[in-house]
Amino acid sequence: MEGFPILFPTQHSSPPPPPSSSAINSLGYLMGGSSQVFGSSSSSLHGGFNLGLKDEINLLVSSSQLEPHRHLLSDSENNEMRAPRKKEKKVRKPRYAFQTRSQVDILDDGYRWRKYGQKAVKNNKFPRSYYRCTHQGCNVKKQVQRLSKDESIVVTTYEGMHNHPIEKPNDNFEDILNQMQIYSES
DNA sequence: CGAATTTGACCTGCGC
DNA sequence: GCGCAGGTCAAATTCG
Repeated sequence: MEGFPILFPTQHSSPPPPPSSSAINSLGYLMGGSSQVFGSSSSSLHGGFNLGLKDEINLLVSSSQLEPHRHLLSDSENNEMRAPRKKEKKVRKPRYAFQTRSQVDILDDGYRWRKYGQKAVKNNKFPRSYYRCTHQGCNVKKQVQRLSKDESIVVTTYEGMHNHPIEKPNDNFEDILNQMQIYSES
């Protein structure tokens, strides 16, 4: 695998996984309040995106999913070992990647994120940052990575869905657009 | 002083 | 089996 394994949602063989309609509701907020811009992606993804911004943003659905690992089951067992004690079934959550052109890495999507890691990525001179939603019980994660090929492009990958409202008031959308220029692919 | 970030260690999956 | 790459943890540090 090289670079970022994001694929376009053109899955012809396997049925598209039901994208939780709120997985990226944060972006829905970004899209100017049209809630179902990506939400209904289950269907709209296939035949082309129905973006509220006239397909100025590339929504990339990654079919390469990730493994659940051991999910921090350090509650009861005193074992500080991080060994996977249980054979949790492999529930792979789909990830949703967004490519945007932005000067800043951190796009304010209205949620509160806590950074929990940063790693250098192969074939990329920029590190990848890992964030987790700080809301209790909300297990949404996201990765932010800048392309070394075009350092003006930031790829944000969301994983999971928020189960709580946005913590910040719905500011003006244009303010955000000032920060990020939508990357329009040719 | 509490919350968020930094950063190196650690873990796991995968390819060779 | 080994090494690499990606992902996460957690102690230390910084920030508001």
